[in-house]
Amino acid sequence: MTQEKEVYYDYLSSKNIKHSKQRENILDVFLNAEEHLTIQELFEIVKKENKNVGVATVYRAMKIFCDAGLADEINLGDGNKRYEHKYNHKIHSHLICVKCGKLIEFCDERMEDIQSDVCSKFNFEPRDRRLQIYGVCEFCKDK
Amino acid sequence: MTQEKEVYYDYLSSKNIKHSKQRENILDVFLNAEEHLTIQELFEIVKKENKNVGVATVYRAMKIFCDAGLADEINLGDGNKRYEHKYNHKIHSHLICVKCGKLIEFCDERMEDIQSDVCSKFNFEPRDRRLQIYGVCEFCKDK
DNA sequence: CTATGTGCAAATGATTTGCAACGCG
DNA sequence: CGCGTTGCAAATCATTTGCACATAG
Repeated sequence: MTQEKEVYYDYLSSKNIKHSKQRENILDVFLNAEEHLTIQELFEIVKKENKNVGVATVYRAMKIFCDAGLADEINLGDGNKRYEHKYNHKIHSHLICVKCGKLIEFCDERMEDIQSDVCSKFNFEPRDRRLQIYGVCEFCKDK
Repeated sequence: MTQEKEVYYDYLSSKNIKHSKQRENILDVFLNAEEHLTIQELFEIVKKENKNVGVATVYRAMKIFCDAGLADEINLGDGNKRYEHKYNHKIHSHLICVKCGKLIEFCDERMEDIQSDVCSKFNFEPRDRRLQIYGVCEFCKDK
């Protein structure tokens, strides 16, 4: 069993939440997705395997996965919430192309220094962080 | 006349957009606001001075101000879009308290280095940047 | 058996749009 | 006068919620 599933089952028992086929389907689709999908996109994929699933269930499930620490909401500025994997992933940052919407992830260890400096300055206890750089990617630049 | 207004009038003429009393009211409220207001908040304030204004006009106006480079949308994660001043402001970052919603702005020059390094690595042309650090502020920590 | 989960449809809330009237230039 | 702008209400879109039924433990 994957570590993510372990985290999920632990979370379920710690919160007295029952298992369900639908939520399990949704989790599998989410965990196997390479990209950052919207609720609608997750819903379309899940529906292919299990025709009787409502969007509401996808909303409810993603909320649980976020609480469990497996997923994280991100907002790329196109007006749609998307979800990314959180468990066991380093905090990373995003380059977002404003022309084609392409997303590049990166990680720079200097961010940690900046965060700890500014947080101690303001006596702030950090929990999470997001960095997005908007611009034009190499392919769109040439056009 | 403030620099912001100059930018605004220049933008209007460059795009063949007419002046209007309502939009001018909205711009004044936006420019005088210390905090990052939502559309609804801007709307409430404008309505006090000019009873006959519709929300739609506020939406349309803020879109123009963003295009003109005077305003910027920000999303603090509470589900509400807010607007901040953009013209002549250094790119800054936000500490956001997840308990009380308080917003602290800061600016760290090391961000520029990180941005230029990662952008040259991916051949990416940066235009704008956002950094949000979520956590608990000094006042909420003690509770 | 009992509490929780589900699908559906209706409710909500934010934002957009169509339209006839209005007003800037 | 002519075209962009406005307020209003209706339309749209994402998300949430109430409820009767299904199901896990």
